[in-house]
Amino acid sequence: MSTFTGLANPWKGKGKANGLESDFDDLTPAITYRHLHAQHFGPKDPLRAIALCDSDAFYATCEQVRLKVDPAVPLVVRQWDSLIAVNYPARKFGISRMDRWDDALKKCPELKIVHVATYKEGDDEPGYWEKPDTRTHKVSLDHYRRESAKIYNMFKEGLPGTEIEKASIDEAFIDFTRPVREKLLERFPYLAKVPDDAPDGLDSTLPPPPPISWDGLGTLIPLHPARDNDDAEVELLEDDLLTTWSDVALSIAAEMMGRVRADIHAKLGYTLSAGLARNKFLAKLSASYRKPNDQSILRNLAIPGYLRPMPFQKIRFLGGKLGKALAEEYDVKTVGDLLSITLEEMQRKFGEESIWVYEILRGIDRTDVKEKSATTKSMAASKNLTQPVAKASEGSHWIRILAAELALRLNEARDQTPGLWPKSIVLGLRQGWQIYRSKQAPFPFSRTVTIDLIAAAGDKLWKELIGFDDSRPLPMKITHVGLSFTGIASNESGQQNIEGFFKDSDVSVKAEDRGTKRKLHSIVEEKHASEEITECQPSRSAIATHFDCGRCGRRIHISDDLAGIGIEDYIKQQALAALRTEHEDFHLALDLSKLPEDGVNAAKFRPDPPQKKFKKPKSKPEPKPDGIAKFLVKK
DNA sequence: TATCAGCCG
DNA sequence: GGCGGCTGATA
Repeated sequence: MSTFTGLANPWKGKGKANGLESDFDDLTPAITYRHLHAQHFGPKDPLRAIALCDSDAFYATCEQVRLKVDPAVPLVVRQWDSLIAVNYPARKFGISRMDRWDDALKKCPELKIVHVATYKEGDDEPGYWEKPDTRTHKVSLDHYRRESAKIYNMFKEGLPGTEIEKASIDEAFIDFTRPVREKLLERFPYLAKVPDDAPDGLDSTLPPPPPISWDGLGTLIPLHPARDNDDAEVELLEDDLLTTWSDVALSIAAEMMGRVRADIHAKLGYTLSAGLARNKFLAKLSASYRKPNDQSILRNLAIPGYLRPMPFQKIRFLGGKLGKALAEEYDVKTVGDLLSITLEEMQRKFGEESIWVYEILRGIDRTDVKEKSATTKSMAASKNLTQPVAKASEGSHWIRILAAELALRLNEARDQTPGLWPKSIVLGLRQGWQIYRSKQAPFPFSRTVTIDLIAAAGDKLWKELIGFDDSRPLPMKITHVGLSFTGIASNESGQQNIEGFFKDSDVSVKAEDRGTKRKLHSIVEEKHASEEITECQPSRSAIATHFDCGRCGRRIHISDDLAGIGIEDYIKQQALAALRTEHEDFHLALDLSKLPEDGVNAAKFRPDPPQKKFKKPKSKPEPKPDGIAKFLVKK
């Protein structure tokens, strides 16, 4: 709605420039003792210091490091016929990511070309092949994810007290506010206490800051970009006069940032570029000021000069449709061009949320750096098919390939965060341009995630969408197959029946307990199951030596030699927990063993009829014993 | 739950 | 500009 209610509008009158910085009126806030001593740092904290740190030509550097190639050698990463990464030496030859690999080679005959890792059906892990075939192989970015994790871990270890948000495979935001504050008080102890003669107590402004030596801390984004080098000295002088405690905060953050970057370079071989500023968006924008292997610092007073001439479509989230719409609506391209648009007008045209854009254009970004917990994440593997699937029975082939990747990645994620579990698995199929079919199903808990387990679940979905009947025509031409996990979370919350399982029995299991765990395996009796859909519930007793399975109704006991007195409680607990998981795995395998063999007896396997809202329980045939074995034993 | 739309590098 | 990947909105 566009009617103005008459309430005081905080934005009124800020639209039009009437003086140099009137669009940027928060660059030199008064900084008080209260700010310095605050325990919680809000988004408007004048001492906030944020960095965006990204890895230079990441995939290319990964290969350069892996192959121990001289970093000065021009190197590109190839994917099929195109390039997905170009290192800086190669860029000097005018090679860009858009080039085909053979064109790149023409530009630089010495170019080192590395094809991204791929794998085909049957491979347990991706490898680097001379000539991968797009018809049989799928690319894997796994190596890059692992290297990314190494860098992330070095951030975490090297920057205690910071908040770190991994923004993508090669980027992380780092909030230095807390450690910077500690360092400030350590370095300037006189700030610790409000002076007795301070006029407003805690709300008194801090004494003027000392001059800052920026030597070795990175590249300062200039206060006046248009000036030429002759004015450098003038600017330096000016800098000192205009220095604020915000700048001091940035300088300390830059110190820390520079140290980890050097450390990562020394230990892992990656060069990183960083931007430091008062918020995420400005940090991101500053990081690209000078690359590679440098860090740029954007002081508050440099914000207008840096932002005004910036094409706004370079700004995160304005690179797409919204940016284009803005550009077309007002026929402009820089941030400065947009500053004359009032908030009301923007909101009228682009909705309430465009206050976000309005603020971004003025260098304001209230978003927080938040460590992305493993939760609410998804994991996808997909493949475009140059030759569409011709027969229904070919589905398993691709599903297996994608399952291998998901298995690898989920297990790896579990090394870092034990207990991770995806709520559901999704199979997505695409035909040509747009038409999409997808099907998802809950992905039941299992201690061990194998390729077979995922492939079986994927096959089941495929069966429901397509069937495995080669004698019937395919319902559509399938040119894209994707398999993904969604709702990946650590199981510590929510799932009562397996809560604490990893803590009790898996992660913290000590070496000497593993023998005990082994033994448990043989104790599980696998007889038959009914069709109850309830889950296995623990029975409630002090130190239980058994549990009752809600699914099959059976009572499962730990072995007598473990159940007796004289065996420590925690051993019993572990034994029982392990037993329960074994049993759940057993049900799981049972469920999945009702799947078809690839292509065999295909005619029997039609797509399932459309799902009814309420499934009527019906008894299924007894699964064959070796159907279980297939999923438990095979690797 | 299925689909779509958008963004990123 | 294709490919692979991720997230959030919507009904």
